[in-house]
Order: sequence, then structure tokens, then C-alpha cells
Amino acid sequence: MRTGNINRMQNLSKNQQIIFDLIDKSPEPLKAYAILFNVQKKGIKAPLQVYRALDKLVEIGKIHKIESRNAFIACHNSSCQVSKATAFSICEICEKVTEISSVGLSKYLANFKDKDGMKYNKYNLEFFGLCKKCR
Amino acid sequence: MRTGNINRMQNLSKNQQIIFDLIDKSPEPLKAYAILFNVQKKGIKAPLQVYRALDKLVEIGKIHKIESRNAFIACHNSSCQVSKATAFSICEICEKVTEISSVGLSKYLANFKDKDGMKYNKYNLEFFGLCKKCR
DNA sequence: AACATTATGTAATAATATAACATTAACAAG
DNA sequence: CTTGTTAATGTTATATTATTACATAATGTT
Repeated sequence: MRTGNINRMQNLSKNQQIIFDLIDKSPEPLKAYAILFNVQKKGIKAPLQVYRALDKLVEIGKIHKIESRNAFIACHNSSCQVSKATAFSICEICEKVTEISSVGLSKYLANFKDKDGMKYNKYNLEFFGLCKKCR
Repeated sequence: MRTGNINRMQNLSKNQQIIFDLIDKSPEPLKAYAILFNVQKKGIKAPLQVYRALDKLVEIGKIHKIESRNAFIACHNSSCQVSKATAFSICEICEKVTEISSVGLSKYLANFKDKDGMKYNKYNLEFFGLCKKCR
């Protein structure tokens, strides 16, 4: 606790913090190059700088990647520090994405066994449909 | 049944059939450009020709896209003509992908309701872990 | 035959992501 | 406090994945 760098205490470096803040404020998933354009004024100039921060943020569970959209959202499931098990609903019209945190669902999936009896502690589930507004 | 074009009867055009055959024979998911390189000798020269065939094959449920890998595999769930509900296991070491067809799982997910009581008839689930060989 | 729909061909380019290499900051151990 | 180690950064170039735009041909229907 002798360092004055509060960001390190949160385990986020400068670039990671800038990019996390942007994603966290966003009401919708952000794509890597949209992030890049947004943070160029803050000195992050190259795609790789963005992708490295995104990789780390995903690794530590602060954000999730929506695979079907190549976009990133902040984790809103306060209990998940490291994201291994994720579920989202995605509106096929307005593209609104919501993280699902259902104990029942996560228990079911964590305990799911395939034909060979294999269990998987990591998964990603994306539901598609129409959100309330778009129905 | 008066046409002599058996491919049309299967609802697959020439390019679609070439690309489906390749994917169907492959023991592992194929990426779009790997497919392109493989079918260039058969006259399919441009990425767009591949992507158009892939789009159609996904639409009619003959193949599935593994979103986390940007790769495609043939549907091995004989009952699914139109793919709305898919589940896969993916080995994080050897990248082997297996389609999961579990009545229990599909029933559970088809009946899953989110906090607002919303149901979703379309989903994609990807489990990650180590396959038997890689354990 | 006329029309509509689906598929194809081709060129160009957009969007997404990584490799390779050099440098700097953070931090733990002696 | 300096040495070694790991994590993060900066920069250029390039690889990979996917789409736009436009023209043509094949197929299916009335």
C-alpha cells in the first residue's frame, strides 16, 4: 500500500482503466475499433493497445466478449471476478445485450454432463430473440 | 421431380454442395479462407462465393458456425433442419469440437425464462474444457 | 414469354485481429 | 538499492475475417 498508483491497486493499468471506463459507461457493447477511435485522444493510438487491454480485461472478468457480435460489455454480475461462465440475451432487432445472472441456469450448466460424462466448468451461452421494446 | 438436377432437389446449389461436402468430410471445423483455398481448384475463386454459400448453409441448418473460433462444422444432429438451438463442446488444447445433442439440455434452454419472463427459441452454447485425449 | 427469385462472378475494400520487435514500469529477492 | 523477473506499453507492419457494389446467369412460376 506504499504506491500512490490507485490504478495498480485495482489491478488495472492505465490503458486497461481507460478502456474499461469507456466500456463500463456504454449502454451497449462496443467493438474494438469503436473503442480505438474513442480513446485516441487519450493517447491509445494502435489496435494492438486496445486488444491487449481487452484481452486482460476479459481474462480478469471485468468485461465479456459477445462472440456473435465481436463486441465487449462490462461484467454486470458483481459476483464473477473471473469469467468462466457467461450467458447473455441479445435482441435481434435493436442489438441490446443483457447479461443473464440466473443461479438456476448457471447451476444447470455447471453440472451438465455430455454423453461421455464430461463436465465443463467454462461456457458461453448467447440467447437470441426480441427484447421487450422490440416485440 | 422433373428436373435432372439432383443438387437442387437437395436444395443445394453447385457452390453450396462443394462447400458443404468439404465441411462434412472434415474432422474439424473449417475456417472460411481454409475453405476458399481448398475449393479454388473447383472454380470457387473469391471469398464472397464462400461466404455466400456458408450463409445459406447456416440458414438451412446444414452447418453451424462456431462463433468463438470463426469456423464451421457440419450439423451432426440429424433432427435439426433449421438450426436455432445449438450446443458444442470445445477442447481448449486440441480444438476438437463436438456438437452436443441432449434432449435435457435443449428442453431446459428452450424453456428458460429470464428475469422478465422472456423466453428465447434461439441460442448458441459453447462449452470449453479438455477432451478425453487431452486430459 | 414474362416475371421474380436465387445463385454466381469479379473487383475492391472494410472490419477484425495478430506478429515481431523495442522499450519502459512495477515489483520481489538478495 | 540494484539485479532479475514479469507485466505493460509503443510502434510498424501485416494477417485474417467479412462485406459492398455492381454485373450476369440460372431457376422457378405464372
